[in-house]
Amino acid sequence: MLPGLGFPVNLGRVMESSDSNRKVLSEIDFFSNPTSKPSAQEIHHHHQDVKTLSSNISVKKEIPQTQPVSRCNLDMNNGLQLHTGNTRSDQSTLDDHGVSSDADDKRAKSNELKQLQEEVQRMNTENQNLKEMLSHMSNNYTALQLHLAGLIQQRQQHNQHDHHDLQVVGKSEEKKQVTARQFIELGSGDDEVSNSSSDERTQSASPNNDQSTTTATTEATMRKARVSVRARSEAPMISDGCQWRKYGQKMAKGNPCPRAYYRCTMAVGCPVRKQVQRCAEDKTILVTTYEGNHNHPLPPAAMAMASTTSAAAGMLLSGSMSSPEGLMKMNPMLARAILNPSCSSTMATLSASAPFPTVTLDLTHNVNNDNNINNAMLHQFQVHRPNTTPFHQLAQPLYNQSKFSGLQLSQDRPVHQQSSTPADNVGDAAKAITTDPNFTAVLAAAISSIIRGNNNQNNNSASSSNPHILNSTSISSFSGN
DNA sequence: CGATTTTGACCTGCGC
DNA sequence: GCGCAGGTCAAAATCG
Repeated sequence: MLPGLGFPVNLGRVMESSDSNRKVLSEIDFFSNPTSKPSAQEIHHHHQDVKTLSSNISVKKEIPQTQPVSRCNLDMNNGLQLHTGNTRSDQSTLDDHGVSSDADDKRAKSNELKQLQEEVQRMNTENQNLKEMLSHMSNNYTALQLHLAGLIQQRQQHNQHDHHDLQVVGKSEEKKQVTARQFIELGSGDDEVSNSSSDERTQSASPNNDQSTTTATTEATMRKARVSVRARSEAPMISDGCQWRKYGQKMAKGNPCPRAYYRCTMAVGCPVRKQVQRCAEDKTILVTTYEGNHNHPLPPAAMAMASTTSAAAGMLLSGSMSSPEGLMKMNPMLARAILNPSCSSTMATLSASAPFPTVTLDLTHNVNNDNNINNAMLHQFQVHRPNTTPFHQLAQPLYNQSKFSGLQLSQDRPVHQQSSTPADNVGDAAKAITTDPNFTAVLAAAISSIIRGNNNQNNNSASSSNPHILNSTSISSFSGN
């Protein structure tokens, strides 16, 4: 069950005995207070409890040996006291008894102290084991998350392939109509929808009935579809779990802030690129636009963002967006963001007037609705404690795991090097994920971690970072206006 | 010394 | 055809 732990602890049995755990915990607290001295009876109970617990972890042999000796000594003392009390004066009896019982008492207490130290040591060991088990479970959970995201991506690619097959049959005109319908049905399209320049450019450049050319065209079109994420960050770039290399920087028209161009360097030939630019209206808002699909396994931290952006791009270009059901199946998080009336105007926006079809996820709003996704994200932003490790850093060991084993969930690995903070962070993310079976919370956790990480970096030098939300524009101005 | 960033040149598409 | 803007390339500079 736990080959990665590397020690023969039967934690399952320990966990079955919840009463024992409770007692042990309370006793740990009890002994942590040096000012309150335990009575012999309490110590005895403690020993019994520890014996019960330690019998599960194969270190029980010392306790049964030492404990009876201690009790035997006490019985002998009592016998002596009775016997000498009949033959000596009260005073001498008191003196003798005082000296002998003192020594015995000291011995007994010394033994007990020794035992207690051993117990504490054992408990520390077990505590460590439990921590490692928790880390292991977090690890497994993240691996499962990775697997799930991979399946979603596969499904999305399958849908794209189906759509591509339709094109091969010779329905390029139909595709044009579908693409236009996507925007219209989502209520974000305007009159320019049917003139979406990127689609038309792509369409005009691709001859029909040529599968290879059409495939390339589809991929090119996929790469044209973009997902823009607006987030409040003072860092020059949000770290999203991927490795990026800057390959250019340009001054864009209408924005005094330069636009930086990055490409993914996690795999040779990965087509994913992103642009990072500060919002002209509010320079505290960082706009990151993703383009393309990764051609390699992703670390969990990058999975959340990548699956969402990839799904968004896929939805933009496949027929799945023509129905809310299809949208919901493809990516519930985006579906809700786009279809939910309480969110659509503030969180996720489709831009048809831009040269490229773009979904904008706006994470800079504050909405007083506990049920909407945006608020869930804001909760992630605001509630989590500061000074935590950036998500991309804590995910690094997991990335290494996925790097070596791909989606092999059985590839266990010791996690001794993990500090408590990353483990807690993973736990926070896991907790966020488990509150919602879809990727809403995944994205929220990932992005909040990203922002926290960057804000923390900034806070090291300037603590003025304020994660609270201001108003912002809802349409991406990033990809082509 | 290899990886990354910087930055000017170059390419491409589009509007006039 | 020309100019503009977005995007990319690649040599030089910088960094760890």
